[in-house]
Amino acid sequence: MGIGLNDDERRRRRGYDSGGRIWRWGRLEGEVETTGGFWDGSNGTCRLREDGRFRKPVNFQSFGVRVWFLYGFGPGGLGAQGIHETGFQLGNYQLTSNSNRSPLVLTSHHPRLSLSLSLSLSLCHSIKHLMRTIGYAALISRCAHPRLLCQIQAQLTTSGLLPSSVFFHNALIRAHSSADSISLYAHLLRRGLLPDAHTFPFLLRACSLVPAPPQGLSAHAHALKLGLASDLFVNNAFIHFHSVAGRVSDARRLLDEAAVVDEVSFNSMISGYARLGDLHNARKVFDEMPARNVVSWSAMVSGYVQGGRSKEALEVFSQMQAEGCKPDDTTLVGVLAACAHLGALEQGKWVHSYLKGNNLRVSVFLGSALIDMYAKCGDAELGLKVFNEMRDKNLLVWTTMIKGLAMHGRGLEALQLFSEMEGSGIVPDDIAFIGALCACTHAGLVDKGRKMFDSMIQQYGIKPKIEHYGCMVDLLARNGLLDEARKLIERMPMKPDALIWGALMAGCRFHKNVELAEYAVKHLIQLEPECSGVYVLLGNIYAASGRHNDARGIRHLMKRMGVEKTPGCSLVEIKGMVHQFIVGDTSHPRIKDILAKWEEIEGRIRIEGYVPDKKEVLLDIEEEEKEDVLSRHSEKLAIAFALISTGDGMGIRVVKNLRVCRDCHHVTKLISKVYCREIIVRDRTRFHLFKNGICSCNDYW
DNA sequence: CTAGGGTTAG
Repeated sequence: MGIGLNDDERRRRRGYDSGGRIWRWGRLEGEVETTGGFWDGSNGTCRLREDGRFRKPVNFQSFGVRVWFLYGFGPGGLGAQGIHETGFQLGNYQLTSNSNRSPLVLTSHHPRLSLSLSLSLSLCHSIKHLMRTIGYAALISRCAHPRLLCQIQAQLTTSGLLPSSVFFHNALIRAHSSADSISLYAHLLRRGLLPDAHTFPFLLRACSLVPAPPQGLSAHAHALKLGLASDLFVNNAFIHFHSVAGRVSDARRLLDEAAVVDEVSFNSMISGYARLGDLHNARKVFDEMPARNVVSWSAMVSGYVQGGRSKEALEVFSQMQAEGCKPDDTTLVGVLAACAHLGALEQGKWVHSYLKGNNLRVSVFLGSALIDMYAKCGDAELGLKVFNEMRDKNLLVWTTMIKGLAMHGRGLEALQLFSEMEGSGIVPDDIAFIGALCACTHAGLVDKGRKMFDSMIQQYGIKPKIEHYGCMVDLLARNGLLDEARKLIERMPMKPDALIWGALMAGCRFHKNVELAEYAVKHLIQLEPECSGVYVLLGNIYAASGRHNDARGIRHLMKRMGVEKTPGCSLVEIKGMVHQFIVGDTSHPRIKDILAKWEEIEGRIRIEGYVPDKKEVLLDIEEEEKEDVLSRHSEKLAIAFALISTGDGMGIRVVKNLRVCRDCHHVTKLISKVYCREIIVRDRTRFHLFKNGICSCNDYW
């Protein structure tokens, strides 16, 4: 069995000198210790795989243990990390030829409950015995059962093992990962024990999670005093601790002063900068690294996604593949999020097939990313398929699916899912309720929405946030209950924000209530004087109700305030390439063909009764010019381009940054009929599925 | 017993 390398080889792989300091190779690369393996339960043999794959769950049926990976464990033995059926994780489970009947095995054939019971009993009865046989602290530190953890802790205390040992403190600090970890650390100091290089990484993770910055900082002082701050792991922990909390300059200083660094040190910095939206520096760190690993690439990909620069995220991803770095599940989560933002269905599908082909398990993270991608790319059905195939669903997966259906106007199904979720024992949180309320809005279910709002407060004790009020205002206003919406705004406990007034105004626009719209807009302009959408909307309302002078007034106000209208921008994916169109943009290489196509389209839809609807063009310009501006709206360009670049009958999907204007909406409906195409347009807030002259939004958006 | 990257809503 190829366990381990000789010392020379190991040293060669471990580190090399880079600019005066040591660069340590990560454990994940090139070391046989982490080579994946599998256990053949039938004859009790264990084989190592040489392809370096690990963390591939393998059924370890005869013992009820799933092995995550096996690795060389010194001469003659093998270590394993696995997970028991109970969800109890095993670490450093020593497997040698005669020890595959360790105490855990005896509990393997029991049903779940008794399993964890007997497990805890055997722990309590023979702690010292277990200590010798199965890396006891590893067991504690991975213990996923809080109750069991408490039992262990009590047992450790009474047996006198805890008070005198840093070792057990460390394991417990890691296992708790909460405020308890910080008290355990205090306990350790009170006892006069000296924390070691393992203590600080565990402790700091807790300090980041709680969060407890002062405790973290004083730990740093202590680590310095003990001379531990130069330890690679300890220093990395502090770099990470600072990065997470947004203190990148402190992190940077630690990185610059460190004697030994590895990828981890840099990776924390990348995500630290990215978290602050400083992608320039994130990239700089990334480029500075002597070597990058999967984590570095993933951090860069998701950094770009979080910064709203999804196109660059996909570029980084292809660069990653070009350099031969294999993406893992976390990378793909980021890539999927990028696809979702861009509406890049083809690339999203590619990721899906990639993870199928590489046997990556659809985790809750991957699952929700996939569902979200499919929903946002306009294919709710494929999202549902992923959803139905997932075995373990958490709140996030459910919420993503519910929200996805709501986005598509499939409110009833979304609500059905919501009650199924409640039935399966998952407790909805505030965000889940936003999804449910959205579903009510899109399905026009006013009563149901009121009931959900109440049950959120009464049954679940969730205090409604401003977003929930936003949903309710939207729901009421959309359905013409404008007065009730206004009253709700007046009695809500917080100051209404722009979204609230915006929802009211959208309702006013649809139900043609100019007075209330003006009332809403006054508040809106106060809140967001620089936001162009507000002026445009009010101008549209004026224009639509024939008050052209007022509309012009708005235009002048915008000029005076120096507000620029956000240009409309549409994306369309053709053969895996995302094409971008900006309103009036003539830079596309095929712009001539596109405009010619538009002429043809216009001719054909005019036969169907199309008359340009210029009401929403509020600029005070000549009538013909208005038509011209209208015909160059970005979604019209994008659809015309899609019509000439795809075969007959193929679906078209467009992603737009603003709301669809009334004229474009009408035009798209007609195109879907005349050209027999299904056209999906995702605008700022929802989906429009145009099919045979009808839109799924029922003309309210 | 050590570490670093991740999903929804707004």
